[in-house]
Amino acid sequence: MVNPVSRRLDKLDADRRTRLFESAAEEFAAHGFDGASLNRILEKSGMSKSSLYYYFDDKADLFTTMIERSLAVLFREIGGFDPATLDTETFWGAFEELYRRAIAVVDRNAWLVQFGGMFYRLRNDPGQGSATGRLFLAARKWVTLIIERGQALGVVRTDLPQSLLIDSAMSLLETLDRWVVAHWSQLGQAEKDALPHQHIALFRSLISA
Amino acid sequence: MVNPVSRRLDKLDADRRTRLFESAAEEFAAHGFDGASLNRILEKSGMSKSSLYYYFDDKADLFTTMIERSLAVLFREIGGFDPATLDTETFWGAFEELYRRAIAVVDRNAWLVQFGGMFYRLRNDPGQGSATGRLFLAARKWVTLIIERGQALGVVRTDLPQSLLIDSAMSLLETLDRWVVAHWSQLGQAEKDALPHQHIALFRSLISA
Amino acid sequence: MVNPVSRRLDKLDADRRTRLFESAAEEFAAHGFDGASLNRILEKSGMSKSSLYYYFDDKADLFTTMIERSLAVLFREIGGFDPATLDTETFWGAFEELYRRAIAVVDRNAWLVQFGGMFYRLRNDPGQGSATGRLFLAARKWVTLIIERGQALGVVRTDLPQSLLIDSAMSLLETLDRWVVAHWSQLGQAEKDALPHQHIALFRSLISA
Amino acid sequence: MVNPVSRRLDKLDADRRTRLFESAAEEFAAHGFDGASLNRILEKSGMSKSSLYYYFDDKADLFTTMIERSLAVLFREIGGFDPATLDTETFWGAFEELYRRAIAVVDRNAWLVQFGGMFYRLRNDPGQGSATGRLFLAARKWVTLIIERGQALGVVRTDLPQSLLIDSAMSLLETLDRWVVAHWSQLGQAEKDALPHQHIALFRSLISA
DNA sequence: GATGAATGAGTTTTCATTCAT
DNA sequence: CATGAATGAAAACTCATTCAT
Repeated sequence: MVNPVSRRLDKLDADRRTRLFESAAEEFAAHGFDGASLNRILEKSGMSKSSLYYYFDDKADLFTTMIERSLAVLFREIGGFDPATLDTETFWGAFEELYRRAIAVVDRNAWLVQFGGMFYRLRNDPGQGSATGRLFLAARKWVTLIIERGQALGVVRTDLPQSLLIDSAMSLLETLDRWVVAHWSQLGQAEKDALPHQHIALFRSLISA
Repeated sequence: MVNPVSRRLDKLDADRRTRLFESAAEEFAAHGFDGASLNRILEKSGMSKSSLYYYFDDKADLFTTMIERSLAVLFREIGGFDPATLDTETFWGAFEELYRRAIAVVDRNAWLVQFGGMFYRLRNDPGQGSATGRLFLAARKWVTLIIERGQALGVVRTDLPQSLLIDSAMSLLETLDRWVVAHWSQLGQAEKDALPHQHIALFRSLISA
Repeated sequence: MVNPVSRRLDKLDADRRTRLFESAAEEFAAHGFDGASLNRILEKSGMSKSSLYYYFDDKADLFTTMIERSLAVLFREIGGFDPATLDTETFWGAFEELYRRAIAVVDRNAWLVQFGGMFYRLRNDPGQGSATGRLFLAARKWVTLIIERGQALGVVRTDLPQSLLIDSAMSLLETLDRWVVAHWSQLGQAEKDALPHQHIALFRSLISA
Repeated sequence: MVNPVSRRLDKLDADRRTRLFESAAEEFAAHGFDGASLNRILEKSGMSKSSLYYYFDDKADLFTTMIERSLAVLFREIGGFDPATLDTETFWGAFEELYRRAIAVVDRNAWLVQFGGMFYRLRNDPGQGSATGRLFLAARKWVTLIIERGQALGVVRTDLPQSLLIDSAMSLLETLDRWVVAHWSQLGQAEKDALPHQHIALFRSLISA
């Protein structure tokens, strides 16, 4: 699909598209990219195999399209976030606010919940082709910018190899994401409200100077 | 295999067993449990498919057996470690020492390096049957004991839901493991010597009170 | 399409028709009838699948239509050629002249170059339905007429089973066609001018009495 | 399959192997390499898909293996033939003798009859991978040697581009092969006996000086 | 003890064709 | 006239597992 702006996919009946995305997100989150079965996705969604290939080039195209759409929704709804604008005073608070908005968005968009599970799988699945690989690197780049900004401001630790610090930070973010998904339904309102502060506190413990 | 104590596997020629384990560790670490191909493992190791099924019940049995043996080797070589014996003074130092010994062991047992990659995959691979599931729970139990002991001693934080703390801790341990595997060959001796202190410092930042 | 005289195809915009024919000729010549992919043809030509099925009954109809039009163009441009008018003196010279004109025509009609590749595939591709089969038989009939005329004049050999002689003749014509297509761009003008004489000399060696 | 000498295939029950080879030869001869369907071959032969992949790497391996075995049988049974030993007196006679022996061999090995159809398809099927491509080039090389030897002896024409002469010769050989396959069952003994002389005469007409 | 051999069910992807609008 | 959309059937290939010897 050369032109990512106007796609056949956009004309697909919204209900069918939702059913497909939900089935696919579930499958990808559960088994990763390589392990996911198109057959299972199609069975769950009720779509025919050839229809899927009418809307997507291949399995990888389905996967990356979903990731990209997820990210687009998140960024659009959460709003921009430029690490360069952070200063010493606002550094940690900004993340707490960001986290708060992210939770609000996901709360309104049911299927985005699977997003984390899909996304972090990118690291583990080899042979995923360059498309998904580049996607993961983009996210890593983003975390890197934040950490470097924090280090420049003197609020993020500098006593460790940078790659280790970044890997650890991403890994913690993934864990927080998974934890929220796994426990969301059992959380009371008070607990939900406490999440941003608690989780960013943990993040801060890990990487602050 | 009902009785895990006396197994056919123990009578298998040591060389062939090693070749099999090395091939399998490589494959499992690279593709995860579900993604790993028995055919590829057998091709690499030169063992026949029917022989494998003589020694193991199935793919899952091969996998869990390897994990168990890895853990057994690690525990035997590293020596016992009973969380109950820790006190406030020795708490963090004990981990640093443990880490130091673990590195020494792995340094002497080449194929154990793949172990981490295999082990942490357990969390992600569903449909692995209860065998691998139980294994991962056992490791989680172990981390839980340590954290609870630390909390009882007042050196580990108590401001977060325990499951979140445990998940985060395990996730960080995984990251440390992966990082070492990925960077080991490029590290100088001085850097290697600094690892235990650096990594346990990071761990401490995350969970200390 | 029952009536081959007035066809929807004739009302198709000339540019679109040319683009379709060029794409199809390329595909058919490259992969044969069975191996050719309608999807690829449509992708190259930019035509929609349903449009194609508006103008043609099916894949075979597209193929035979193109062959028929190619032949029509060739015959019209080259001019009539009635074997019955040949006599002993003019027999071989007539072919040389025919060959000369054929080359001139093809030189002016780029996409006809693919024609040979498409046409001779007819022999090899079974399951093409009777349409393509009849087409090939028509061409064979034409060669038969020529050979029988030559035999009647005493200039063509009669020492072999006729079917063998005809098959061999057609096979050589195919080879000459392929050779020209394959080497055309590397030939100098002098070599091009020598082609008719050389090739007809070879043809003559094969079948002359 | 690394070692072409001792193969699993050699241990396959002779009946099943024959059934497979016959089905495959029929399919390949009828549809060419690309057009042939493994499913159809398996259906005809009664073999399971996974069994086929136990004995062969892939479709191409099945095809090239059959070609190679055919050639091996032919060469073994027909006996060596070294172009360098030919001289002016024996040149054409040698081919006649060769042809005679080839017919005798094929007459005793039923399924080899399909061989020609399979082999000459090599030229037409693109994307056949290097394996089949190399095979065809080897055959072409062999014809080239013969023609060059004939030219050196002064018995083969030199008035045409060599590539054209070789292509024409191979093409005629293919036609002779096809013709024999197509007409064999309708030929009386006298006609069969006349074949070598007739066919080599035709070959001689084409390329002799 | 050991293994060669066989298989059904699974994988992703492409095909020519049809139909409603 | 024109086409977007949908599909069942088929393609090549891999899987973990079993069984007879």
